[in-house]
Amino acid sequence: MASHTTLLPKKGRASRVTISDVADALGMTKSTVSRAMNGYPDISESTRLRVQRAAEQMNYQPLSHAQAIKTGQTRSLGLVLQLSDHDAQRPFLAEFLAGLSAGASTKGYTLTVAAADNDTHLSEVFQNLWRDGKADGFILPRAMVKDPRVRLLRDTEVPFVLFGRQADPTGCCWFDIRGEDAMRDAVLHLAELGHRRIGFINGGEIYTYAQLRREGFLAGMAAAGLEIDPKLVAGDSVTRRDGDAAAARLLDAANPPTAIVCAVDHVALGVYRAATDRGLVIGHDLSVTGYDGIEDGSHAQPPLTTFAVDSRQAGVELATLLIRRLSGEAPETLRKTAGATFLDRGSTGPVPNHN
Amino acid sequence: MASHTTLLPKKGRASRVTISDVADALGMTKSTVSRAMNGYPDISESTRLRVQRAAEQMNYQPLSHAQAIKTGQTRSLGLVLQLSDHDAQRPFLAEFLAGLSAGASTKGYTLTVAAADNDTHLSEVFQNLWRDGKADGFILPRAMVKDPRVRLLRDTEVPFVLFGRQADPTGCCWFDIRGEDAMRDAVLHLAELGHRRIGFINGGEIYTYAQLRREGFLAGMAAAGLEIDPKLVAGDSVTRRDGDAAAARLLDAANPPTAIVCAVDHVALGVYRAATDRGLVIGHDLSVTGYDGIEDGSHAQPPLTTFAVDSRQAGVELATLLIRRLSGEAPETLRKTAGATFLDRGSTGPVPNHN
DNA sequence: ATGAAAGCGCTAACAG
DNA sequence: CTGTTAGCGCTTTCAT
Repeated sequence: MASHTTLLPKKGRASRVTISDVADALGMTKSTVSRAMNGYPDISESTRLRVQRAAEQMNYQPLSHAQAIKTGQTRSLGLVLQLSDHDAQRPFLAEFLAGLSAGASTKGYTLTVAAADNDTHLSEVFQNLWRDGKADGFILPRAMVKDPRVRLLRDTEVPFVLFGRQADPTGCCWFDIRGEDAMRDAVLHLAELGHRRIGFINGGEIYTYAQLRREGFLAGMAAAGLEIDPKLVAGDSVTRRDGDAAAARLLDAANPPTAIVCAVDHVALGVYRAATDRGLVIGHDLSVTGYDGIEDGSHAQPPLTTFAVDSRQAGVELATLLIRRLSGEAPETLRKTAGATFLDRGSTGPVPNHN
Repeated sequence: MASHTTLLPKKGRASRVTISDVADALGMTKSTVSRAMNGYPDISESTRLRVQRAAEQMNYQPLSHAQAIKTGQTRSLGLVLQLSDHDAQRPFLAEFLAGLSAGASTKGYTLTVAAADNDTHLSEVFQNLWRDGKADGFILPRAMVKDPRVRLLRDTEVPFVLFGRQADPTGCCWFDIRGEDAMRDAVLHLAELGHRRIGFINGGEIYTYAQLRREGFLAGMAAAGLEIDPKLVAGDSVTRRDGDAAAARLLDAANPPTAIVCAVDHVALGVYRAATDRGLVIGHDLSVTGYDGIEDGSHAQPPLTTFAVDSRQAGVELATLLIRRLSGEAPETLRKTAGATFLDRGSTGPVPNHN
């Protein structure tokens, strides 16, 4: 596709082609070239074209550091990671980074990553990255209900994009997956199979996705005309272990559920274990629906019913949104959600009649 | 600890403290300040101190972009990811990034991450990052036996550090964990328990770690005076599924092993499954030793015998090594290995006598 | 619509 | 030892 770039120089860094080279080759001045490249309105269409063609042909690309010194923009997107159990165990991160990197690079952007240990440290990391011009804006993974990052960045007018939604959308751009729809569909699917006692295990309640998924579950129950038994609802479960514990509670209740909907995939795996420990067969004695998608399929047996989330695509979307934001687009126009695909891989079944 | 940095400005980017500000405040010229900050030898100790104190106090930090335009150095470490099954499923990446970020930031460095899809794309990613001065050097995860990255970067004299060793060490810096020792110890441990038929399932053979671990296994067998049965040796297994398949082959052999050593942790999980499918009890009918450490313990039951690898620490080490390399230290002095801790969590046991 | 010139924040000869 | 003077590659007034 792209014409192959020249090889690296045998020694040291390449002596790049500069704006002056292009200007000289075209018999114009640097300023004309600069304005042509940056889409200023006072440049004739013909010269703009000549310049762009020459730039392409001479393989000229403005040095972002040199631009940064005047403009403050360095064509790099910032990502600040906060380590938690939640994310650690999954393909999520690698795929997500790949998506971000891909989305960024198509527009000539690059990715700067930092990790924050704890909350006090968090704002410092942002400040440093911003102060030093290491990032023109930030991608914030896992939007929280009360998100300190949003407060910090919004107040200071630093551009950012959320992975996840926000109750107060002022100044927020985001990409998110409509997990609530999936939860709702899961309930309806189970209700159609005849289930009436449906349990729910929610994810980390500090995150907005959990609020939304809970609402989706409730909406599904309401639509199916089913009642909510508070004893069959658990929350704040994000790991397999959490799922095991939560499911144990539900299954050992006086009147246990015949189906359980989980907001998080690994939690569903925990439910499998709890069920198996009690001699229950998934898809027969108990129906389980998990969310998110453990892609390699090596964990679940029998197959987990799941809604796939494409982390890579999320990364691409977020990078693109942030870049558009940096180009001056209004936040209101930069909000996007995507649906989740329902996949029953056989973990749901009819209501058990031995009761 | 650190005195809290000033808040972000209400609007736009902070008007930073420049070198001129410092110079003016001290009644000297920019060049003196510059040289004092960069440790030039022709600056009196007294002024160096005055400058450093003033810089600290005025919260001055040279703008890396401005420096870069002259020096080419932007104080940022490059990391190019190649997605593979191998890495996807694990905490590895998050911890590793955290370590890199931590190691880098203590020296005022930052992390630039990119992802490469395939081999053709790979060199392009390096070139762009390097050409555009987005990275002063690179961290290369998972050293390979014939590593195209090493060839590319060594030839062009781009600084880099390997996670993993290299047969031809010319110009290479690295950090690695001595997995071969762990493999050896595992064999000796099993031999001591009386095992004579010990199988081995190696990891991805394109990586140097696999070569080394194989050698470790062989060394252990030799030291224990045991013979190698080629039928009990498998390789190129990196996932649970791979482990399941490989173990099936070993266990279904005419004269099956009483113990299996795995080079990769998830593979050991696969062995568990294959064993369970055949009605074998781990630690009783079959001993299994895995490598690497699935930290959360939620996967293995009964506990897997494992050797922990601290991904975070590896990140810190690698960042530190690369920064030292960038400061001009010779590659030969920048090679470091760390031992692996042996932990028998109960997955090994005596030789079964029902045979 | 384009050129001339100044300057961003910093480093690096070259003087003295 | 320190100051003077040029730039680095690029953007951005201000003229024309």
